[in-house]
Amino acid sequence: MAFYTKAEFGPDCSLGFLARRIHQSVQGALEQAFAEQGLSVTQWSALVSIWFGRANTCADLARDLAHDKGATTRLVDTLEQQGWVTRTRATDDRRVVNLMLTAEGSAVTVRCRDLAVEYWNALLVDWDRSEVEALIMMMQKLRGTLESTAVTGHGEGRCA
Amino acid sequence: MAFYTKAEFGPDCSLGFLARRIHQSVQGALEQAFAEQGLSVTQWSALVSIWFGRANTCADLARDLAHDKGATTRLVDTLEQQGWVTRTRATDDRRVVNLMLTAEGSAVTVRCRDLAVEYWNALLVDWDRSEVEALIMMMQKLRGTLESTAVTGHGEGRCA
DNA sequence: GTTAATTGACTGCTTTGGCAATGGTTGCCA
DNA sequence: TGGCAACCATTGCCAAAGCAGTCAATTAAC
Repeated sequence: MAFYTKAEFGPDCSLGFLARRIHQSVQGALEQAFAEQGLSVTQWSALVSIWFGRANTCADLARDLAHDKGATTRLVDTLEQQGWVTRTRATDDRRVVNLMLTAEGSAVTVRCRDLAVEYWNALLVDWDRSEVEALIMMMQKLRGTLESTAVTGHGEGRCA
Repeated sequence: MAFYTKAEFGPDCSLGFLARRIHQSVQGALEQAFAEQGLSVTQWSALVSIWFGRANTCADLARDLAHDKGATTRLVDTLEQQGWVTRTRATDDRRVVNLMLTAEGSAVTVRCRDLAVEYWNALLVDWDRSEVEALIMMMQKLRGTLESTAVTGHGEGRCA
């Protein structure tokens, strides 16, 4: 099926533009909401990833956030300086450095999560539950399509 | 209506995370697709904005792309160096600089648009038309909600 | 008609992320 | 045992974007 036609394609109907604008708006709003907690959205995302057990190492984190490995190292640097994360060299495999949330790190993660939940609930107050659920499901499907199709990238991609 | 609960909120069901990942994937894929045309996705977005008449000036462009004004100046610098855009000081209001696409700029814009359309059609080949339409409409609605709620930002925001 | 506020373009400064290269470590296989 | 590839963490380098501030031109206020 050919969905878009060359003549009709434009910013307002492009999934790429829409995703970008949504991302920008949300990022900006959460950045403000988190400001007095003293962390950025990116930092919070990393904390969340550790908090959920999605990432135990720096490399995990980079994959889970689709973030550059080098940038992730520096990101963890600041998280460590803030006292939110500890680095521990693994004994079984001395290449890896295990990341752990401190009590303070865990606390700030949860505080920001609550702020995020409040933000979203306030934003979606006029939406129907079924509508939001449908939107989430379709965006998940789109994400799946995108990430399984991806030729290259930070992840492992496909092997022929 | 409270949509998210604190206990259930997580990356995979967060509209913010989803939008970010979708944006990243699309951006990366188009970046590759445009590579041999010699421009980046951001540059192409600017050309598209001018091409559609959404932006005639540098300030328009920054607003339309929700892009920093300073960054936009530099962005237009490169577009001008590439010979895709011309700057003309307006006579009626000598503050503004009018932007125009050159023939070459117009051509590269259209070529990349065609690449983008092909990319999306290939990606969505297994989707139902109605599904994609529904996704676009809901993302448009979310964008509307976000941008009308935005307290601050690049746009005009709301006045009390 | 002069002054104040706004707008547009532009410029340094800083932060951030992507990219490439390095060093250390592990598992595999000859 | 000795290469060898893969992997992890880290670093330097560079491009891009956000932020604040400057200057000029226009508009509004008095």
